[in-house]
Amino acid sequence: MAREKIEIKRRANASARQVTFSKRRRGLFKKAQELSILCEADVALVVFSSTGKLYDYSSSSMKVILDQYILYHSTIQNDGQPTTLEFKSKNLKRIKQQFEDTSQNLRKMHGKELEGLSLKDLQQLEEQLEMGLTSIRSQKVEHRIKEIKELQQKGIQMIEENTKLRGQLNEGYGSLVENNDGCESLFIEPLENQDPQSSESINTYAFNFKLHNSPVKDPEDSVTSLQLGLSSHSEL
Amino acid sequence: MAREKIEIKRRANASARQVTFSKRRRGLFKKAQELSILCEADVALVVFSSTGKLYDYSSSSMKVILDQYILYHSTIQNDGQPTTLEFKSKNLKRIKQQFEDTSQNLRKMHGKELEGLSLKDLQQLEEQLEMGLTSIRSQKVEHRIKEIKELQQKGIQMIEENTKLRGQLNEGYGSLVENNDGCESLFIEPLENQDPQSSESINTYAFNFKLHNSPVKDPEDSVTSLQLGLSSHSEL
DNA sequence: CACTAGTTATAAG
DNA sequence: TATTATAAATAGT
Repeated sequence: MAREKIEIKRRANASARQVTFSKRRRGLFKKAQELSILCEADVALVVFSSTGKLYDYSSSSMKVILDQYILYHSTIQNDGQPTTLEFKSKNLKRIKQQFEDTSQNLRKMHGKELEGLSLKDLQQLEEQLEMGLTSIRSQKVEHRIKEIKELQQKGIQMIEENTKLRGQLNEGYGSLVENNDGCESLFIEPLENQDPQSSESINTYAFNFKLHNSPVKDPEDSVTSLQLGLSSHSEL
Repeated sequence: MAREKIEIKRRANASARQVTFSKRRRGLFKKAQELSILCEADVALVVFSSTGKLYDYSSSSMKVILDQYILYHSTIQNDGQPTTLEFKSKNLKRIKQQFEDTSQNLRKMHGKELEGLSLKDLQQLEEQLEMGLTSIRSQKVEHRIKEIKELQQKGIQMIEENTKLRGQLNEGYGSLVENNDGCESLFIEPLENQDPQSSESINTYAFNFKLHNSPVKDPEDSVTSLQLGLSSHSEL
């Protein structure tokens, strides 16, 4: 439409392409608007430049038109793959439903909304909860065992450390008396009259050590912790 | 752009409007395509005629372009009300997240995926499950009580019926001997030597009756059913 | 739908 | 950005 006719293919010259884009984009939007006004059409136009800039026009509301577009695709010409927008819409419904189901399930596991359930349903639910409890209790035991092991490890470390220190003390009195660093000073007495060579005695020591220093997050069963795995199912 | 210049406003003549729509729509789509080709732009165009017919063009995929449009609006120019499409998108994400959270919660209540939990978390979980169990068990008791009441009711009905029948039998022998209808023949012995006048005896009767005829859906605790409400928390 | 006169869009500078 | 020669779109027939 101008001095020269151009072929409709990607304009090689970048600046010419940019200029053409600018001019033709304006032309296109103008035509879109004219069409909507002259013919009472609803028009939505979205253009991204090659640099990613967005230009859009809609005769009324972009939302309304695109929603209408989605609706059209999902109701009238539902023969092919769903548009992703339509898909999104369906997805949303599906997920909502799943969410509802899951929430309901969760509420039932909390002992709520049980009114409609049959005895069989209740029984199943009870079994599920019991299985959950078993699992959780054994996890608690795991936790405690891990704690014990860590404390044992620390105890062993400290015994070794103490042995070393005592050795050094025996070698040269007065030279390293005040050095207590390198190990956090946990509540360990200066080791009165023990022989740290026997591994059995080490274990015993470490274990007792643990029992007195374990964090008391969980006062209710600080003593029964080790029976939990066994006692958890005695209720049936 | 032709024989006469026309004003850009709704064309009054319906058929002229229709013709104009047809011509200009084609022009617009052609221009849209040319723009996309010449300038490597992404173009999405949606047009609804005044009669509701849909025409659309997109240089690549309508999905991709409109998703990009949504993305653009939700990230870059987030100054106004959210587009409903954007809103939908966010909604979807939110719901998905909620769903994930809820599912995770549910799995934990089933005793799964407990690895990362602290002792305190485990303790809380355990308490939730125990509360759930309490609720479920009392619901089971409710169920049984309801069953018992229904059976009591039936028992009472049958006793009354029997009384009536016996009365009739005493009045005129032979006249109604075979009539056993109107009440489903439950496993009730012909009532040997009981006095149905005492309400206490009625209740006792009905209760025993129940104990022997309750549905055995739930064999595990057919005997202990009545202690459930009491024993359910003895495990703590 | 085809024609065509007069209008509009736009390629190049 | 404004100009302009020319191509393209289109209103009315």
